[in-house]
Amino acid sequence: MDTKSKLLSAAEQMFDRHGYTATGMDRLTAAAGMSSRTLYKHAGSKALLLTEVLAAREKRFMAGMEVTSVDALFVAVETWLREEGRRGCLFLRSLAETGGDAPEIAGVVLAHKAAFRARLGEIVAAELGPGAHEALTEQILVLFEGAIHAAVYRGPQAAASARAAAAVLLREARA
Amino acid sequence: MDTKSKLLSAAEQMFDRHGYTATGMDRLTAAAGMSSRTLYKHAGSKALLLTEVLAAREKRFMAGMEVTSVDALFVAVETWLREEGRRGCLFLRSLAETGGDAPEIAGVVLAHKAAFRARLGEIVAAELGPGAHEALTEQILVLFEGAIHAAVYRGPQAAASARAAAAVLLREARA
DNA sequence: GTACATGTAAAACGATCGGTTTACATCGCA
DNA sequence: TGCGATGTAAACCGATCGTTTTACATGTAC
Repeated sequence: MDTKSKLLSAAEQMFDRHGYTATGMDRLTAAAGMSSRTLYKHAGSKALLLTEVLAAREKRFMAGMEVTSVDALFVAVETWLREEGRRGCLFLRSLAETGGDAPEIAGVVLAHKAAFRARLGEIVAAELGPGAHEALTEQILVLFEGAIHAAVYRGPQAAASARAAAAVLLREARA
Repeated sequence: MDTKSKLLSAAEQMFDRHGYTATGMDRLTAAAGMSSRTLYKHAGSKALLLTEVLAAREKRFMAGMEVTSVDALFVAVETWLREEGRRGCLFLRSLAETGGDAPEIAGVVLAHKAAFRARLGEIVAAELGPGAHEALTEQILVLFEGAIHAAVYRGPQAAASARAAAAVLLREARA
């Protein structure tokens, strides 16, 4: 594994487990197994490192969500929760930790959420056919965020609850 | 307002807006309008201050959720979001920022979530009559967390979406 | 009238913060 | 052979961290 990806995966793990602000650069260099000089050459700054971590995570997450039905989406969410942990949404946590200041970070986070919502809209449209499904998409988005965050204390089966609820909503929408 | 409650409300605002770790004690004393000596006499430490802030917030939040129907619950959630802001759940954020270490904080957070889930179980039972409604309670819990967190980027009307979805689930459960 | 509780202002504690710098090693490639 | 890119190790920068301390001002109650 090359230096850059070693850095990104170590940083993602540290930020996710201990939080962005609480993770010092010394612990980052130790976890990544490199000198601070090398780290700064690759990342530029701590804030830029976070944006790169989030960009890589978004790519991996969205790849896992390449599904064609709402039901499969929540199965994918449960898999993600089991494999990537249940510490809440790293994007929203990053936004909250920086207080919404730090425009680079806020930009990455909000862009990711917008992209996911667009993806969700496509999935819903694929199931229900063309037409406006704004309200239903919004409800499933709420179920998605709920699965991610309830999983922190209820476990990955929160995604199964969301999946069952979404099935009811879809059946209702088709009727 | 006496010293202690002045401290607690200032600290809650600072922790909520800028995050726990990112808020220094100097900014806390400035916001609370008191010397660091007085602050430490009342709070003991930064971590203990957070637990007191969370305890006070839980009391206020649970008071706002004293409702007798799921529908009224989500109305109350929307009101909370409009009045208290949409920066995500301060309890889950505190847990994430401390990485789950700091047992005093993790304890307060998990106790709050357990208490709210119990409350939710009562509300559901009041609507559907006695009997086991575990699965439905779990689904509405997911909608609740989803409303809180989707509101960060979709606005307080995320609670209205959750409300509409919950109505469908309840109608289905009664049928 | 003096003891006590409650407060302020400000200096100081050692530790750690994000970030830079200096000095030196190793490697592939011309 | 030599040069540039890439890396390490570690000292160093000023600032800030959470916390304690010293010194002093109140008001209130025995």
